[in-house]
Amino acid sequence: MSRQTFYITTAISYPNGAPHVGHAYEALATDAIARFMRLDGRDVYFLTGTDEHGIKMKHTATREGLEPRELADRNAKLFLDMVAALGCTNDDFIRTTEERHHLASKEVWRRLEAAGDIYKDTYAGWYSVRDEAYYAESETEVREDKVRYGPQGTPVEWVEEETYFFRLSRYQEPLLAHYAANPDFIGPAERRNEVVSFVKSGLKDLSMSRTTFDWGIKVPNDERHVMYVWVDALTNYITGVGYPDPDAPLWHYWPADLHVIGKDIVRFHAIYWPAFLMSAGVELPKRVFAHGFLFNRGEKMSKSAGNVVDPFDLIDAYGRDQVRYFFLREVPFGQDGNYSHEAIVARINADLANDLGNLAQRSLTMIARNCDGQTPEPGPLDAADEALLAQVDGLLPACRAAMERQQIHAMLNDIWTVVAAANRYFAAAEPWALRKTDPARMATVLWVTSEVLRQVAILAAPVIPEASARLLDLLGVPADTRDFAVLGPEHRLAAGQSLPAPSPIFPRVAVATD
RNA sequence: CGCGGGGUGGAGCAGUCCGGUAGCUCGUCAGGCUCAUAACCUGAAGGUCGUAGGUUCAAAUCCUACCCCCGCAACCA
Repeated sequence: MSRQTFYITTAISYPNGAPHVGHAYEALATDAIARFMRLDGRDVYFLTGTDEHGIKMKHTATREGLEPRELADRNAKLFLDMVAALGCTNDDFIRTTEERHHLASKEVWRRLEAAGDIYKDTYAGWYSVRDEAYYAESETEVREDKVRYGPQGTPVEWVEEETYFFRLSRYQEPLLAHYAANPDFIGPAERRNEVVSFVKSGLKDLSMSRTTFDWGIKVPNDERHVMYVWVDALTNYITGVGYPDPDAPLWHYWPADLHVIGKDIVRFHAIYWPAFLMSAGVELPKRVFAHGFLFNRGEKMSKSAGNVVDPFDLIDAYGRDQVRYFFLREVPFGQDGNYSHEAIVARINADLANDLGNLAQRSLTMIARNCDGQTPEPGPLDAADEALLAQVDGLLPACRAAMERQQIHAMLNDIWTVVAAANRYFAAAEPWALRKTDPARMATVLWVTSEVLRQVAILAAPVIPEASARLLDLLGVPADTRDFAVLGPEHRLAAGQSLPAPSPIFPRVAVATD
């Protein structure tokens, strides 16, 4: 029996600097989705990595007195470390400088060429080194200093360069047809609209090679040229599963189910990438989803403003699960969001420590003291019990619906709604009073609460994996019954399990003066 | 006239498409409870929804004008 596969990727990061919280955000969101699908029974393959070619790497390396390869090695390590520090469960970490990737990229190029979509021509125009872009003369202006500037205010120079072009124009209609036939190809919807209107406005052929530097993948049969970085970068998604070998053990994962990317690179993933694949005769990924950007107290993070947040610092300060939870709960996935010390402390204390952590602690403490340290034996269930259990049983379909659309925040919102209901239930049932008046009823209340905690812990595991595991340990749930298959009324918490002494799963963060 | 997003109780947001008791989280205040991580439960205060006009029986929501903030340029997801 083969399970349904789920291939998910992050965009690969450009390692000409250290990773910042934006990279971390994408990685941990993608990881949460990967974990969710894995717990839901899918055969998941999760790829992330680094995009190491291009002129900016060359420039940065030169500035630091390094070879590009040395810079790439040094910084790729930082990204690899970050992914590990976040607790990501990626199956592989691809680097575009690897041999396997050069082979795959060259094969893609040959396929595009064989399809008649590559031609050589001379590109002449005003080029901005800083923008890495050509501009029409009408877009440029000569200022008082006699220097010609492009539309972004950067100096441009006249360049005539022999380059290979890709017949992107040929794919305008096929792309529009694909968007129409696959309305879920691009998410969220705002992004799809942008892409569709951009494509409708007309696609020009794409310059696909450079001769002005050599830090890249050589064009087959013309080694004076290196491939345009995006050709190379996008190909990583198929390199990662064994392209071009049709017998590669991982190739059955293609087409990818989901490319998670930043909103700034939607165009490359939703236009160029499917066009390349159409030309190369490779199936298209099923969905591209663009997340938003994070702001530091409403301001864009930038090195020059000095407000860049280091993901390692964040994890050290608040904890891995806490950081994961904060970003995934606080920021609607797909929209821009805000980070601040106050906001993360508020989330950790209110949601994790008070609502969930304390609910676990108060119920488990009662069990430890009044039920011989064993999972309580429930008696007959009353209406309040049934209502709460029905609510938690309803979470799985709700969470699936949310995650189908990458609405991670909505899933967490749903889960915590049940946590809040459980706290109300617990307060209303007053098990501490029942201890003396009706111990059997107390046991039932504690059992119902534990059962809710069990399901909540399993459902929240994609976002807070470590705390979830600790909570399930405290509940005496065996390690092999912690996936979504054991949610719902058919798999209730077993009574009579010996439990370890309870200990808090989420400490409160002292509201320290930063 | 460059493009786009936004201005709603102290803070952060939803509601605006398909006009009709202004909702949520945090914070504040009061009460409850005492199982628990100064936690949990209940209740209250607090907003003429950027400004000025207009349409309408009725506008946060539709129309017009204007003001302000933030992205779209650089390091950068």
